[in-house]
Amino acid sequence: MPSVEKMSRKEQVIRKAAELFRDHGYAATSMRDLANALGIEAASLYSHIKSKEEILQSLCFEMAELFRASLEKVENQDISYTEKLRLGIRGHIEVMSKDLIASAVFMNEHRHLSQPYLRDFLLMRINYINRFKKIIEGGIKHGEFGGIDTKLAVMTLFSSLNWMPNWYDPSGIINPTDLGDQLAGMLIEGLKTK
Amino acid sequence: MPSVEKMSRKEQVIRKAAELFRDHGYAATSMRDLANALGIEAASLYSHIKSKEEILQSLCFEMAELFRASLEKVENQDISYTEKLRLGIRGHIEVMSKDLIASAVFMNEHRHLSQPYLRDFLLMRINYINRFKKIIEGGIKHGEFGGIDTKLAVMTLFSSLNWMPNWYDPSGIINPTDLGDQLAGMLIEGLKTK
DNA sequence: CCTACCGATCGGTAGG
DNA sequence: CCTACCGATCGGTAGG
Repeated sequence: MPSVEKMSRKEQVIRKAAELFRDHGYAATSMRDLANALGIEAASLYSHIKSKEEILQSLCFEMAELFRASLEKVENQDISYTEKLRLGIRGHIEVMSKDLIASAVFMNEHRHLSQPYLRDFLLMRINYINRFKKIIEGGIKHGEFGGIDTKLAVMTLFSSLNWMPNWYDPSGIINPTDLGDQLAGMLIEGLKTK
Repeated sequence: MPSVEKMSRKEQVIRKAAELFRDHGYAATSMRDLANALGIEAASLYSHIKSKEEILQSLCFEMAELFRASLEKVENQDISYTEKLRLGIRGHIEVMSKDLIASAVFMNEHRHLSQPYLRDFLLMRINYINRFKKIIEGGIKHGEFGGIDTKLAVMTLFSSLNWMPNWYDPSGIINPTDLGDQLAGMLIEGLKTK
């Protein structure tokens, strides 16, 4: 994350928008709110961005790409399913912790994307979830995990992961890597339940 | 949940609003959208309800009361911390499953409450969470759970619980009680991690 | 980045 | 529950 001074004006607009979208929701944030927070007139925003939704699109799809790349690295390794799951969880949390604001918007505001962006977004998300699901199914098959309902397991996993931007305080005592390790430990232990 | 025919017109308005709030968000749902879904004019809504926000207030505070009552029953029992936590989780899920739509609104749209309602709501929520936290801390103290970070544990718990209305299909194979048992099993097992 | 402005839509009221 | 309507605000454009 570059400092505010080094960001292009467009980046500054998008980052400030992300804050407002996270705090008040996309629909409840007006372009006048955004302009006001930046100290300019609403009309001036349009020299930097094409539309309100373009901002949401940038935020959602840039995060999606980071998550995808993180999981891909894990899948290509020759390790146990337990380790794949652990690294997958750690990777997801590391990506989120690098931009908690954009992560919260990615999670909670993507439904305001219009078509065909919404459709593309949901397809990417279901693909990402299914790849985690396959790791869990592999783990069950090989006896690493108990015979738990996979849908429940993967939904519990994603609930825990995705809610994090709403409560995690990076300035607090626990750092992102430790958080990832602890969360992975808890969830993996839970998956061993018979 | 009474059938649509038996609901008062006011109840019908609130329930339809809950659906729209869940699907599109509170801010992105207009009173004209709601009127349209009910087959009446927007102005006619105001013979049944005082304002748009009054609907949100009903939904949020009625659910809050159900959650509070459910937890209170568990706290008064003379059982282990593990069992208290298990019953607390089951209770929470049972309350949600009786009205998944209102639960989703409770979870995702409460931030659109105005003051002083928002403040009251957040105080109730932090109180509810703290009571679960105390059960977990009791369990750690008595050696029932491992020495996990309690904030992480309780946030993971609530993430899993509260995201459920966004994916659980009650017409599917798993019923709410079994879901509660499985989820409680996973999470409790996770808490035993050293 | 600003002034000036657009048509559309918002939550809600008056009066029946 | 409807018609008629209100002032405020919305996302966005023209032209500089």
